[in-house]
This record gives sequence, structure tokens and C-alpha cells, in this order.
Amino acid sequence: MTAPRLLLVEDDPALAELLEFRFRNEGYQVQVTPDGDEALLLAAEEAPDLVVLDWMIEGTSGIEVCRRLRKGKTTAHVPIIMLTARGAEDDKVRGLDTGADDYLTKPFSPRELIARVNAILRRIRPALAGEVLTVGDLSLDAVAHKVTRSGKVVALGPTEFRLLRHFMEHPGRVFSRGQLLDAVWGSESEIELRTVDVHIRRLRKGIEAEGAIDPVRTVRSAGYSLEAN
Amino acid sequence: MTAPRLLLVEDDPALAELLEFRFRNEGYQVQVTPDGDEALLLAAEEAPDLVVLDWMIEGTSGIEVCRRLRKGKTTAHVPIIMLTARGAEDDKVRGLDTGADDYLTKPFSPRELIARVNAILRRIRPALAGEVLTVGDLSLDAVAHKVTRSGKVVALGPTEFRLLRHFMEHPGRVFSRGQLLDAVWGSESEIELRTVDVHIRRLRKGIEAEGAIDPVRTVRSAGYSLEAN
DNA sequence: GCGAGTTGTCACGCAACTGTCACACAAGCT
DNA sequence: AGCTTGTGTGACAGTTGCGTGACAACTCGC
Repeated sequence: MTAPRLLLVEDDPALAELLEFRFRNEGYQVQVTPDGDEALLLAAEEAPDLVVLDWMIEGTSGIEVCRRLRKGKTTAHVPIIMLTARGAEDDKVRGLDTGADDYLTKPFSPRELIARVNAILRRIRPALAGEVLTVGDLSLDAVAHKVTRSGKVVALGPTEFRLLRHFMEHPGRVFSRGQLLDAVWGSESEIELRTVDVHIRRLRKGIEAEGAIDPVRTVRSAGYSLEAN
Repeated sequence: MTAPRLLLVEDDPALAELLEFRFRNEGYQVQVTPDGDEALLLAAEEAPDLVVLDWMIEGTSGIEVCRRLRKGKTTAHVPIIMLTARGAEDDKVRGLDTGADDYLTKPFSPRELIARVNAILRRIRPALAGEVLTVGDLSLDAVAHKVTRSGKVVALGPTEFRLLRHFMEHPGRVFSRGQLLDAVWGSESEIELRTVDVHIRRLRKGIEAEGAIDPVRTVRSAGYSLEAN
């Protein structure tokens, strides 16, 4: 995982260029296309972290793109911000109906769009908003894909990394094994509940440090949590 | 499991999936169905903590589902949020008439729905809404699964935790042993009434503090209660 | 194709928890 | 006081839940 990937679907070249520039400036990795069909292709290739979607675009209409994104397995949960023409109230209706997360009516200030994109990413996936998560003596940089404990770099496997990231996105909170499977493995996974134990153990082993207490707390008959202190 | 259980009745697949994902993210345990009859079955099986109900659904209509939920013994007080089409004023009236607790007109932002669900849950069952319960010098954080007395963390077994949570959700109220068994152990459990005594004792032992009086009150020939002071 | 790293599962053992009992004790009644 | 009824308590056997090491299958870069 690197910079958050953003897919911008906008057919006004001037606006597209402006937004692309601004988002790149914000540290996003941006893909731009004026065309709905191409947008779907790009999204299918590799699911972006967020989609900014103009209502009136060439090829497949914005609403249809929205609907198909929701149907795609890998893109079903990707947040979508719709851009609609001013006063097109019906668009709002259908936009949210088909699962857009937020919408902006033109004209809007680029700043506001960026603010909303940041807000949504922070809410959905704090680690993607370019933040370095810190809990106690642990810190996790999702962009650099690096974890340190008390400044020392720690090596973790991919799964342990995602597991730790999820814990650090919700410090102190207790998650059941089922919730962890949903969040870290994906809700479709058919994995033994007890497998979580094993990865918890590997995570513990990975981040253990001399003279420091284990920040991963076992809550009997409930699950696990990452302790803030 | 401590996650609040939510039943979502929505026949638009895209919206349903979006909402399911959002609520999962908020820590809810979600069941989804597009069908009114199935919704009733699911609710009858195990009563959810809250129902989000679309007005226009397959099978039995939303309003009918609402009415039947209110008739069901176990589902009578389950809060219901109705989703209605825009401007369908009559629906609002009838929705509230039949006992919906709140309604949202489409389009709505997922954020707003989540806010209302949280608000209602806070009212009905504070411990489920990520709230920290406080009674006297005791405080209980259901999400972090932590209990403190006068700021000091207290260790409790799973059953004692649930027992205390139940008391703190209804401070001052006296519960018979039978009621406690229903609420804490589950209505199906076939457990000796006197076993409650033992767990009350373990709870007392767990939360006892130097120079502080025991907040668990024994009401002879009636049951137990947690005293507010 | 090969080796290092990663992943999911299992079986075993231990520690914590649970439900029950018997008996001691307290509270109300006549 | 005596009696009756209801509650506190310590002990205990059975159960549950979790940690752990081992292992085969798998992935991926080379």
C-alpha cells in the first residue's frame, strides 16, 4: 500500500486537470478518465481507494457506473463521491439510492471536495489518509508500510500488518474473532475462527520488546484489543 | 457477543450492501434481507437490537412488518427506523402511527442514518452505543470491555461483566434471580436460581474497594440491585 | 523450478471460569 | 427463644477458552 489511489471520472478537461493537480498536491495517486466505461475498466483492474464521479459523463452514465462499482466484488465498498449539476435534485435521490457516499453540487470549490475526500478516507481507513498511526510506543506508517516499536523497525507478515493496522485504527476497542475476520480477511472469507488466535500470536511475537508489556490484550470470551498505553 | 445486532430490511442491493458495510464498520452485527417475510422470521428467531426498515420492499410491506414486529412478544420494543420515499408524507404519518421510532426520507446520507441509529441506541441501550456507563464510582466501557472503580481498573470474569453491565444499564432497579438469568444468561438457560447468588458474590468480590461500601444491594425475597450512590 | 517466507489448521495442555452443593449465617415471624 | 425462610460463603469437579508448537500447502521473487 502506498499513497491513496483516487479515480477521478470527469469529462470537463479544465476541471479534470485542476482537480488532478490539486489531489496530486495532496499526496494522492490519481487516475483520470472522462469516460464511464474506461472508469469501470480501471477500477476493475485495481480497486481504487476512492472514486470521484461526475454525473454527466461520456459512455456509461455516472449513475450506472456507480451501480456497477457497487456490484463488483472488489469495488463494492469503495467510497464514491458524486458531482452533480446544480439543482438536479433528482440526481441526488438516485445518486444516494445507488450507493454514493456523498455528493457535491457544481459549482464547488476544489478545497471543499478535497476536504470531503479526506474526511471520508479518514473515516473509512485512517491509515490511508496519509497519517502515521500511533498507539503507545507503536507507530504504523501505512504509506511506507512500516511499523516501529519505540523507534525500532519491526518486521511483520502481510496479514499481521493488516491486523495491527486494524487494531491501531480502533485502539482500545475489543473485536471478536468474527469481526477481525471480516475486517482483516474480508467478509467473504471462510476461515476458521481459531486461526485468528494464531495470527494474534504471530503479531505478538513480531512486536514483542524487551521489558515492555504486550499491548495486545486477550478478553476472554470476547476477543482481542490493542491497549492504548 | 457484545456488538449490537441490527436487522436491515432493504431491497435495493446496492444500498443494502453499502449500509451493511458502513454499519459493520461501526461495529454492528448486521443481518440483511430484501424480503419482509424473511425479516419477520429472522427477527422472531432472535430479536435484534434495532431494525432499519425500507417502506417499499418485497413480500409483506414495510408497514405490515412494522406492525407485526410490534405484536411479537420478543420484538415489541425493538426500535424501528423507517426509510421512506421522498415526499411520501402519508407514509410518515402511518409509519409513526404503527410504531416506528424514527424515519428518514430518501435520499439520505449513510452518515445521517448511522447517526440516528446511534442516537436511538444510546437512548435504549447505552452500553451498546459505545457509551461509557457510570454509576457512582463505577464506570464500564462496553466497547473496550473495561471496568474501573474510582479510576482503578477492575478484573471481572465474563459472566460478572455481563451481570454488572446489566445492572449499570438499569441502576437502582431491583431484579429477581429469574430476571437476571433471562437477561444475563439468556432466556433458554436452565440454571439453578441460586447460582445467581454465587455470581453476585463474585461480582462483589471483584469490585470491592478499601473503605468503600458495597454498591450491590440485596433485597430480601426480591432480588438484587445496584445502588446509584 | 527452487528456496524462503507466509498461511491456515490441528492437537495438546494449561489456566480460568462455571455451576452446584453443603453448611453457616442473618432476618423475619409467633 | 425457637422456628422458618432466605442469603453468604468456601470448596470442588467439570467445562470452556486460549496459547503454543508443529506441519503441510501455498505464494512469490529469483
